[in-house]
Amino acid sequence: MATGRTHRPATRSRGIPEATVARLPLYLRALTALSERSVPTVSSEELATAAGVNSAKLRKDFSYLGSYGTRGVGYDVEYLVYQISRELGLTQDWPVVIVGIGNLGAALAGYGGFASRGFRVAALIDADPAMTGRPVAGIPVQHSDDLEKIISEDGVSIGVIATPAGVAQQVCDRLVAAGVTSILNFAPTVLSVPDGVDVRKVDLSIELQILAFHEQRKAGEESSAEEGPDTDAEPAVAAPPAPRGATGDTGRKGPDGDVPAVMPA
Amino acid sequence: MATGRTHRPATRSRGIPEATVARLPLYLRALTALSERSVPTVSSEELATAAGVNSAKLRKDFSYLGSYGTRGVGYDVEYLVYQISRELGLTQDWPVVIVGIGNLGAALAGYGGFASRGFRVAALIDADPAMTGRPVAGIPVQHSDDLEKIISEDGVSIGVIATPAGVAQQVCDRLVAAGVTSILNFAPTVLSVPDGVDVRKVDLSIELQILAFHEQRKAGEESSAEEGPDTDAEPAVAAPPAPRGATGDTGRKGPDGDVPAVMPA
DNA sequence: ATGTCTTTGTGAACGCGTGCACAAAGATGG
DNA sequence: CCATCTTTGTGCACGCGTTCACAAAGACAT
Ligand SMILES: NC(=O)c1ccc[n+]([C@@H]2O[C@H](COP(=O)([O-])OP(=O)(O)OC[C@H]3O[C@@H](n4cnc5c(N)ncnc54)[C@H](O)[C@@H]3O)[C@@H](O)[C@H]2O)c1
Ligand SMILES: NC(=O)c1ccc[n+]([C@@H]2O[C@H](COP(=O)([O-])OP(=O)(O)OC[C@H]3O[C@@H](n4cnc5c(N)ncnc54)[C@H](O)[C@@H]3O)[C@@H](O)[C@H]2O)c1
Repeated sequence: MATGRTHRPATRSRGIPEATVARLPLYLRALTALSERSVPTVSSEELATAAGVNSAKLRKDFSYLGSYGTRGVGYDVEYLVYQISRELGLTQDWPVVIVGIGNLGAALAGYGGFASRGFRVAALIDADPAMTGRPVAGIPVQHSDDLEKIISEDGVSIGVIATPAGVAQQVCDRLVAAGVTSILNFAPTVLSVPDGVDVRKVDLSIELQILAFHEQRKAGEESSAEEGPDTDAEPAVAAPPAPRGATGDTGRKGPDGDVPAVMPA
Repeated sequence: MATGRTHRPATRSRGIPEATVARLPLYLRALTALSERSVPTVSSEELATAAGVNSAKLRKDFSYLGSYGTRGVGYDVEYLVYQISRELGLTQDWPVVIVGIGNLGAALAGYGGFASRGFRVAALIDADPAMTGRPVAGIPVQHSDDLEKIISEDGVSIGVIATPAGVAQQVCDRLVAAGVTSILNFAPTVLSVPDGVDVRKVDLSIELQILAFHEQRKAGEESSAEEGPDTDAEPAVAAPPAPRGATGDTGRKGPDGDVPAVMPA
């Protein structure tokens, strides 16, 4: 789950559980595909399979939205697409700004998935003067000095942060101060925001580490009776890593502004 | 959570809850930062704040790993970095292949966060012959014909998919057949894989839609007593969308190859 | 050695999310 | 109009995850 809001009791949204909200886009995607193939109706079982979830879960999810199905038949695809879109707020236009037009920011700017669902890239913002004015994906990059002006003039409420981690918090603060109330953060940092502002993060590094954990378990399990050095069980007084501090490079940073690695032992 | 595994009972990993595993990288990042500032020890309260979680939760998470703290003092930073790294399997080298070197794939290839924690980009793979041999981020792109060879020769067990959605499943199938058992999917599709293979997805579009949902609620709440057209409550026989099918563009696809997947019916 | 003070580790309670299983709804055919 | 058959909507139980609250552990000073 590259997800991650800043804690909070969750489940608050007019009775619709957070877990359900997170699945609605999945259903919508599957439904859109059916719609394009002009499939008129779909059963919970079929749709659940397409979305990769349990059919009972899907029905319960839909029950939070209302009774949009017909027993013995299924759900009307078009109608459901409309209802979910409306519930997710996709029937309106959402201007979005992307801050930090580097490798990732540029890729995001050119991402078609943005425009496909009511999201419109209103502006690209970068602090590098050399970038200013240069078009990326057909949109001219604007300088971060104008951030506040851009946000307020275009009525932007959603911001995407793709800057180095070191400056993400200050960029976030400026976005929030300017009126942004939803932030999608790609920088590997924990952002702190005032109440009323939502933050979601996408963190490649975390996802890989989670995969590595499971990968390690798989590998350790098949070669269980083998010669497990210290794979599991008691760390066997595991040699504590050489006490740091000797690493003289004071201001060292990961190649990208990421939190510097560390390779114990 | 741009997260998302293919359901499954979760919590299986030698007693360590899945939710805890997902937070370990967060702790590790905070600890690494402390380590570089040569901070010797840290309390659960401090570390929890840095990681953006509840301190009781953090302590319970660590308790699954063992008793690595000292009451009255806190946790030894270096030791904890080592323990978590070991638990996550970051003390070993993980060769990773990236398939689909387009805008996103290229950005990922150049991402420093990869190398920073034991992940090594073993190969970049693309189906476009024009890309073959061209270096991206210093690594020459290889043709997808050689996918199987690359996987087996380098002993790759983690694959990243950054291809258009339409081919993601077949790319996935080839990766799995070649021996990959962990996949990080950036394409907006549900991948189906055999048991024993882990899939995590990062889906920008879903994250934005979740933000939009909450954003809509915020907006609808402040202007509650206003002129709510049909914001909430009974959809008031909500006008069903103009019955589709009239949209002549048969083979229409999301501007990016988004969605078209699905195949029930 | 003893007392104090800090902080861990965890028992217990609670709430959310999941999935089973089934009654009710309604379509469809005769 | 009735019987049958499909599929929804949901009551219910269970398990995971979160959080509170506190006893025990141990550092540190005297
Ligand atoms: N590249 C990836 O695949 C990838 C993947 C996951 C996460 N990330 C994260 O995304 C972020 C960006 O990655 P990248 O590879 O594009 O880095 P990058 O260095 O290529 O781009 C960063 C951009 O941010 C701009 N910038 C710096 N300070 C700024 C400020 N104060 N205001 C506005 N713009 C500012 C820079 O001018 C630069 O153009 C990093 O935090 C990285 O860790 C990247
Ligand atoms: N660009 C983004 O910011 C972004 C964000 C989120 C998700 N995505 C998703 O990531 C994927 C890639 O996005 P992109 O913008 O880089 O697209 P892109 O078109 O720039 O790149 C796709 C690349 O995949 C290659 N490819 C096609 N078929 C292949 C195959 N069978 N085997 C190997 N390579 C193949 C193509 O040659 C191309 O280089 C898409 O599914 C997109 O929806 C992109």
